[in-house]
Amino acid sequence: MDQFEDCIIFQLAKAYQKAHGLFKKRLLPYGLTPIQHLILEALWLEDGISQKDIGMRLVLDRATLSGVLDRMSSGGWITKEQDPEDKRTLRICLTDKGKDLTSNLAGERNQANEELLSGLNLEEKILLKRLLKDIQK
Amino acid sequence: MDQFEDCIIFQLAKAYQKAHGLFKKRLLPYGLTPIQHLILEALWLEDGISQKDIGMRLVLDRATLSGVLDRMSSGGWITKEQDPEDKRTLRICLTDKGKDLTSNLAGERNQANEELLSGLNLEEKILLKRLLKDIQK
DNA sequence: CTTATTTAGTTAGTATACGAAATGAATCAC
DNA sequence: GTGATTCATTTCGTATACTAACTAAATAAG
Repeated sequence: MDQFEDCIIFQLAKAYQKAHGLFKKRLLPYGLTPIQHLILEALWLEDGISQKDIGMRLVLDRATLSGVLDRMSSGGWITKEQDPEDKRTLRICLTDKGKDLTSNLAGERNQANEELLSGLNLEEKILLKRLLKDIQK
Repeated sequence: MDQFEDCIIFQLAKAYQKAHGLFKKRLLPYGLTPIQHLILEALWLEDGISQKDIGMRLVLDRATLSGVLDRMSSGGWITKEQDPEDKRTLRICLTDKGKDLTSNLAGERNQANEELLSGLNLEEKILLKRLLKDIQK
């Protein structure tokens, strides 16, 4: 029946498609995309890190990140400040708007994960996480 | 250390990112993208199916598919033919160029999958496939 | 010191992805 | 049979994603 049943690449793509959609829908009321949320979370943990650091932590291409941060800056979530020590580097800082949502948004990602994994038991969740990480090596 | 260690959505995104990259690199010599390859494969199995059918089989948005098929048509892989029975429907047909690569490309997807899963044993591969499909339900 | 290289970030180009609105064709309701 | 609805596809707008080429700043080599 399904020609791509055994294609992990395809199944991975479609599982991601669903996960991304769930997360996206949940963030819609906040005016944030999934990636923008992840960037905010990284900044909540460590404000003022460089664009390159964000890219390394979230495994994002610098060209991709450049555009995303532009939109986040326009949206008033962050500011870009030149590092006085190294003028090539931009330090990304949260605005008040970016800081304020911490409490509201902190659980949204977890809830999206739980929604995605609602059909799996604890053992399966742990297993899936391990297998996904193994693949990335 | 890693803030998103336990976020399956993130791990899924990054596993997909890697899988897509591997597949993409492997297809580069043919001038095809991963999605274009999947569409060709669907047509090898059943030539002349409608755009809507392709969308359902590959779980692709109609707006996305419209653009992809345009590029594949420009690239000479397929033609779009109006269904005489229902003028709303486009039947997507392989060109000779699209048919010719069947033997060459048939194994590329499997090899990309094997490359992606090289660190997993057979049991783990089967498990991962099942978990990814469970998530999509 | 000056040239060469590396590094951080931007820009341009292309390819998914998807929501929403639009178009044209088919079909349903009555 | 005509008006309303549904259906297949396109178009527009926006947001990742990545390659390659570019700029400007820092650093290494001589």
